Amino acid sequence: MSTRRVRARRGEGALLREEILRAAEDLLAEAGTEDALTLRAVAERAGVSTPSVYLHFADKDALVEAVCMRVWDELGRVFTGNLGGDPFLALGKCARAYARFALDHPVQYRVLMLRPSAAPGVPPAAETAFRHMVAAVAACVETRVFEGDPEKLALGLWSAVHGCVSLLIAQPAFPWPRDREALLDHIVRQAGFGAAVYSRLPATLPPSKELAARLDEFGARLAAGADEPEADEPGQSSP
Amino acid sequence: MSTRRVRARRGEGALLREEILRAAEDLLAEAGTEDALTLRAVAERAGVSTPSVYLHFADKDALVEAVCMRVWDELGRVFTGNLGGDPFLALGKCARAYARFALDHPVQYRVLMLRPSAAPGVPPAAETAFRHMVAAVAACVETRVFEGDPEKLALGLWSAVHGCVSLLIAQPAFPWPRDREALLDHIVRQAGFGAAVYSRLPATLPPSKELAARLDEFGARLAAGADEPEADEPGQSSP
DNA sequence: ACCTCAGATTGACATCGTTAACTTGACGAC
DNA sequence: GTCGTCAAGTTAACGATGTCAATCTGAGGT
Repeated sequence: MSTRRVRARRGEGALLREEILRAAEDLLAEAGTEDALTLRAVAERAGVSTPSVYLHFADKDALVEAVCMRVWDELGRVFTGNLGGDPFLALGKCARAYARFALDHPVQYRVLMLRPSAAPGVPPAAETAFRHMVAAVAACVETRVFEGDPEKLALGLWSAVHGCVSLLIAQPAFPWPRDREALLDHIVRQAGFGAAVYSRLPATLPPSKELAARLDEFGARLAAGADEPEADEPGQSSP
Repeated sequence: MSTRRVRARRGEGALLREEILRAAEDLLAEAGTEDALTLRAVAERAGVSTPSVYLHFADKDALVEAVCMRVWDELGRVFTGNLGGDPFLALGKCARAYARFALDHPVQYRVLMLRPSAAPGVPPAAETAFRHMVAAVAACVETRVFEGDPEKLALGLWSAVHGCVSLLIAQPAFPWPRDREALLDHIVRQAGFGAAVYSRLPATLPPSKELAARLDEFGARLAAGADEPEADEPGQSSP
């Protein structure tokens, strides 16, 4: 056991909760593996005996869940920090920032998303983060670059980005393309364009070859009139 | 301990390996939680003492990895069973079948995809399954409904579908739309259309409002000439 | 000075993965 | 037939983990 913690004053027992959470977060970040998140290790790092954790968390799952709340908070800030400007471009920035956060904090992201969440309801922080996603999409609906239910569209975009980063994190042995940044760029653009054209296509499409011809024609027409960019992020002018 | 297993004949010790794998798979499927996949439980179910597992698997991870191989095999068959016909439609069928498999076998899918894969290389069964995905996409490139690198496009589609099902599985408490089938339909179409238009769009796009107008025009033109479907699955005539 | 009870600890239990040492019994050699 | 060998399998144990019951401790009100 490291340095013994001084006992909290009466009525301030909740201070320990904060220290335990900190210890858990640090442990997770430093070890790089969720296996290192042990009640004993957390307690020792907090300078406290193991069962003391139970004074502030019902069980280990509750502690992990509390850590997740923090991650949700950070994830929410990822969105708020990338809004503003053209909605379509802003959405792209948000998506890329989300992916970067996940890849920069793989352990936290895994614990947050790739774990059987025992909690019954949706944590408020998660709700907030998702609301931000939906809002970013709704702004695109407002400018009519997207059409349809913002929630559904957001789920589609979230699925794409989350799917990519979660595969990158959980299956690192997979023969991924060298350039992760380029891959994510691809994913974000593919998903964004999908959301843009989704609702504009009829339910019944022509067979592949005819569809291909029409898409070609569409691309040519779209490219023909696109030469006045307002991109504030050169080289990445779309989601 | 249940019924003791009769000892294998000399040179046929590998039979136990098969039985242990079966036991592990059954345990996983019946319990519905990976926590139930205990060496002791597996051994008991195989009618054998716990350390006997180590005669055929280096450690627990090796056993889990072996179970995963089986799941990859099944996942590979999901693709081969849904090919043929129009490539774009076939791809949609594959994606839907993939999602159905994942949602029908959530525990297996979680163990397969949402777990830190300890294995250094890519298992052949996984390689095969991914090759099937790429092949289905490559067929769409051949009919020119898609353009570009089939691997990258496949990764985009895979990300979208995997992302959705993995979120559904790992975050069941989230307020998902009632109709899962409809949600998946949305995801698959959004991702498929994204792949279709992805490479046809220029790197620099006009601002949202102008882009919206052009997309509208595109949709109108596409819909105007679409009335001769060759859908073999009424109501779901596109990826 | 004393009592009280929030704050924290001690010691233990069951279960898990894993290892070392031991036993069993089928099969080839003589 | 019997006998030795070695694959096949078991017993017993260790350390680590999550968890709980019982206990201690000491700050703060009376």
